[in-house]
Amino acid sequence: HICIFRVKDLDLFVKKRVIRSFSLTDWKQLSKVFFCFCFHRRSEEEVDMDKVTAAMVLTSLSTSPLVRSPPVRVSEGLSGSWKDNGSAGPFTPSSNSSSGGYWSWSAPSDQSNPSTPSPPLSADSFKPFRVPSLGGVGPGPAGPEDPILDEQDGSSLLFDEPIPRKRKNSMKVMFKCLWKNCGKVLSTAAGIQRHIRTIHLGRNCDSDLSDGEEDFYYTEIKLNTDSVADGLSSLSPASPSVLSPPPPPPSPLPSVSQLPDSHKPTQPSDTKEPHAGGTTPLSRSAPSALYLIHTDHAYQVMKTYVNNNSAGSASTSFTPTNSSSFSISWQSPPVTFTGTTVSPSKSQGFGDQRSQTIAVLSSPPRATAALSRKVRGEGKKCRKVYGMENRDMWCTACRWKKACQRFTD
DNA sequence: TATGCCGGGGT
DNA sequence: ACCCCGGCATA
Repeated sequence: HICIFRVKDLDLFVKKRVIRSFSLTDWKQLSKVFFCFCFHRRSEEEVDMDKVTAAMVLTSLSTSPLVRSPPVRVSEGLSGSWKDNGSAGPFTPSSNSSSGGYWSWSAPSDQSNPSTPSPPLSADSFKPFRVPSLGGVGPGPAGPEDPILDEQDGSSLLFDEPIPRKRKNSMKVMFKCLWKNCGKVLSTAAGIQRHIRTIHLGRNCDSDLSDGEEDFYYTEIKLNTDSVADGLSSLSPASPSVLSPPPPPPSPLPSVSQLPDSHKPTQPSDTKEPHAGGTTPLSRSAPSALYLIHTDHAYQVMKTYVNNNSAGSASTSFTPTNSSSFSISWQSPPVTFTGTTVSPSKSQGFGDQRSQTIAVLSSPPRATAALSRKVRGEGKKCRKVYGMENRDMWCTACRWKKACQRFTD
């Protein structure tokens, strides 16, 4: 669980033993009023956070808006020298911030003016702010200051129990064009929209009006500004396995009339595209495997897969509901979406619907050859060998009209 | 038309 | 899991 709450509430939680232990990572973008803790219950014999120690941590944190990595290990730092030797420990008080160690911070000049307001929150009403089951990137109301979780190693976490994702030191939200062989990364949504609108959609460049179609062609990415080069290199179009799945065979754009109006694109995109090959930009930018996407792009993925599967007699169904789940599936070839989102009623107070996180699980793009029905085996099968009159001699698969198991090709 | 077998339904 | 079959693709 990853939760955000006020420091003073954490004290309450510790006292009430809501929290057995906790760890914290470098949530330096959080204000001093709120801290994000990754905590988890552990077995009895494992390290148990001492209440006093926790209070000391809280005391330190309450004056520290900035926590630098690597974070302190509780077992070493708190129960160790700091606790026993007084101030000579990993926690460097703000009045002695130059003494080094794991922690350092600069006391804010205006502590009476926290940047983050304090909503009512108490131990009794304590609820996790967010529980990203897949390490989900679920932007909350905090906007850019929202903690961003990524795939970094868990070595800097306080406990050895891995926590899937943690926040990086300095993450920056960028916007990446999903147009194949483009991969342009811009820092603003407006910028990437303009890029897509003018470069790829061929629309009037002097108009900033958008019908929203650009949303389908870019995605948010998180870059560590400490290693932007790494992030960019890994996101370059030269990594087709990650961002440029193999294009599907040419296929007409399927009808999306089954889709509800609210999920329709403004208009079919490939009818005005200059690109050869007959593939649509969406299909060429088809993501694969597991995605965490925002509702902004949910339809992009769906539309993509509808496109990809248009070669078959696709009977597409998309069943959005007002509840907390949706599913999309079609018959040929077999691909199934499942996804969940948080309904507005269940995420009250946590931002608008556009910023909610959706997990989409899909099958990976199939090879072109696999798109067509498997070619019938050439060799003789049970039916041919034994004849209809000796059907009992057939292998079971043949009897069941399945692929012959006895005479495989 | 015969054959192979996928997808799906029934028990 | 086992069994059956409609229906499609192909030889």
